[in-house]
Amino acid sequence: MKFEAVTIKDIAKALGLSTSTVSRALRDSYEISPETKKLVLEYAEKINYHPNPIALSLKERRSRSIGIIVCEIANSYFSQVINGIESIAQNNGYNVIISQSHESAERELLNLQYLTSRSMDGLIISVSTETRDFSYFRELHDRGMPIVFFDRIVDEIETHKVIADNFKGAYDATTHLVKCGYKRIATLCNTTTLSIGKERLAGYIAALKDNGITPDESLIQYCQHGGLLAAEMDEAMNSLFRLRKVPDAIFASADKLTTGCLRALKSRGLSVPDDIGLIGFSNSELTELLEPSLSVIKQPAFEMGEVATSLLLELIEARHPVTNFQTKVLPTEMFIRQSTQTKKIRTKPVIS
Amino acid sequence: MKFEAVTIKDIAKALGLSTSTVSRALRDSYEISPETKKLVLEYAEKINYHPNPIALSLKERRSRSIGIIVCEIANSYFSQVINGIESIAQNNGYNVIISQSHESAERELLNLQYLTSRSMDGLIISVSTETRDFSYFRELHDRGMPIVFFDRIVDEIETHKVIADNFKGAYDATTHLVKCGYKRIATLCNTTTLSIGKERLAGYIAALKDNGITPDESLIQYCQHGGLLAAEMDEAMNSLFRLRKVPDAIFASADKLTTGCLRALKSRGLSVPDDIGLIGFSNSELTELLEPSLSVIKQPAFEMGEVATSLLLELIEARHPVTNFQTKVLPTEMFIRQSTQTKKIRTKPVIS
DNA sequence: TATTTTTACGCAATCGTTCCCGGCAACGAT
DNA sequence: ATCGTTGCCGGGAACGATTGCGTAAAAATA
Repeated sequence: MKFEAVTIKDIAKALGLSTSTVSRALRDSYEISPETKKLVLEYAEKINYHPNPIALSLKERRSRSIGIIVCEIANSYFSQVINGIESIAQNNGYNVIISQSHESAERELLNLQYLTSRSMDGLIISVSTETRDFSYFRELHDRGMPIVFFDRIVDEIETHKVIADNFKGAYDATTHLVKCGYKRIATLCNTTTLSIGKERLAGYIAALKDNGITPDESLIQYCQHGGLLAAEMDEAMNSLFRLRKVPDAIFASADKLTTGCLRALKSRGLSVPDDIGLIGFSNSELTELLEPSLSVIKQPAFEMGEVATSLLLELIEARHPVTNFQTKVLPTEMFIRQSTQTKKIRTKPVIS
Repeated sequence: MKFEAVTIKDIAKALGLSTSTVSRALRDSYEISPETKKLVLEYAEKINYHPNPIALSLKERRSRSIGIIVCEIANSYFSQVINGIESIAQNNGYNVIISQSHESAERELLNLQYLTSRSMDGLIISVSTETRDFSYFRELHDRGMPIVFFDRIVDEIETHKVIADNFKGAYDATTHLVKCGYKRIATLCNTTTLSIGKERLAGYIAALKDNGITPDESLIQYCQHGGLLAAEMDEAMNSLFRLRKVPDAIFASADKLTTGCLRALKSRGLSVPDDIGLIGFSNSELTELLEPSLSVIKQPAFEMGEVATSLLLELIEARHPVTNFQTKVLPTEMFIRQSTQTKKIRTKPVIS
């Protein structure tokens, strides 16, 4: 089944002109007489002509499209970022192609190859948890492909980056738990191969230290797939509750980890916030409707998408190679709700 | 900033062959000697050659890509459908381009034009609430573009369609509310210009009638934007609670309406399920963690994406124009949780 | 040895568009 | 009358890949 579109040739033939003349008339070239222009424009309008972007891409080696790679669009944070990206892209006449890695390095590479082969003018990327080898990103970047990383950034590659203030977000959350009287504060975090994993863990540790608490390695649980797999979540929670001294609060450092953690705590029959406090990074709009309503650290997702896109467009439209790259850090916001507001007075750690 | 890729010409020049020979060697043509093939393949591998899909699209007028238009990827239902689409598409060597209408007919049209001009081989579409004019869809379809509608389908256009059993889902939900003892059951629904709006409303009405309850027009509230706008949600809820006889249960017929309704009820200080019962369509994974946990009708979203894609691929790969179109109806599933399980015995309608 | 067949490759058109050249009128200046 | 300008437009190459057709050399046949 084919689908035939109107081309510049059809116009040329119908009007007894050459394709060059039609092309120029459509682009409003000074070389074409007003009458001819009028003729062409009106006829083009009439037969509903639209230039073929594929032919243009081939000719111009650009597509006025930008590619996005995220792990999951089902994640509220990422869908909000994408909306931010779209808003800026559209205002500037760019289209957006979305692809998902599902936290698989292999799929990420395939998406990357697809997007570049489709002549994307630039890429906005948040890397997958699995990715260890950044050579393909580097190669692309070295060969001049404009790339902006956001959220999960790649330190080794020098380009524009956009992140939330992960350290401060984690620091604030942890400090808040301490202030609420929790004593044994555990954390669920991404692998530290991920920038967000590293930074949020650092914030957690710093907050503990600043409050005179010695970080305990056994209270730090890493989730390779960021909570995407139920199994690793169970595994992490089991490890925490097998401890002689179980935690009395948890700081979860990513969207899926936060809600996954609540689910796990509930299924263990634990009462949040009285048996255990919970706070975490989350951009879900439902957290305030949860039982209990969740205290969360929220990232300025939409804004991050906007900023990333503005930076990318700067790169794309730069006349000279850009060497002066920047990393924009946007503030997080803390929402305090029930999940950390225990009335129980905690003097000693709870012993299981 | 440009990004140069390896072309077939580079290989031809380097090996002292013509581009035709290289092309044929790469496609393993019988016309090329084994030695030459080996030479070409090895060199292509070495310099990491990948055929330019844009050039191919231009030549072949197909792109091995399928386009998706949904209203919001942030909606769990749609992101699950997209995952289903991706899984089948990838297995068949197709790529997927996602675009969002944000419930705007204008954006939907722009996306449609973009996707077709990008030589999509086929489209999978769930129309926006705003869309009244289907002429563009029809034109595209008449001109041979393979299209599969899902969820919000267009009755007037004859092509493959995939839907959940909306009537039965709504019927079951409403019947469940009746069985739980609720007497004045209201509904929050999409506009009936939308197929899902129509079918779910019909299911609600049929269930009431079958249980000896006369449907009350004032208990039916329509949301033009499917709950995307907070204002229309407020408006609908105000209308319901301004009634002399306020409802004692609500059936919400879409994802955003369901969670939005819960939010509205809570902000009014009403207790669910005791002051008012709530059940609704939702595919969010968080509904069971909400306060109260929500009774929901769940659609087989992933599967719907799979089925829609299989049907689309059939259309795309058909040798002759297809005229025998089908509408697949997949069953919904009901999950009964706290939001409908009141202990209060209801004999008379609650009077405000 | 002469002729036919096969093998293995190149040429050129094509997809839709842009853009560098070049051409041909008409006109004013010399 | 001739020359240079200007205005307006067409021819054709290019972007990267495929493919029908043509053809030289080698192989097979008469």
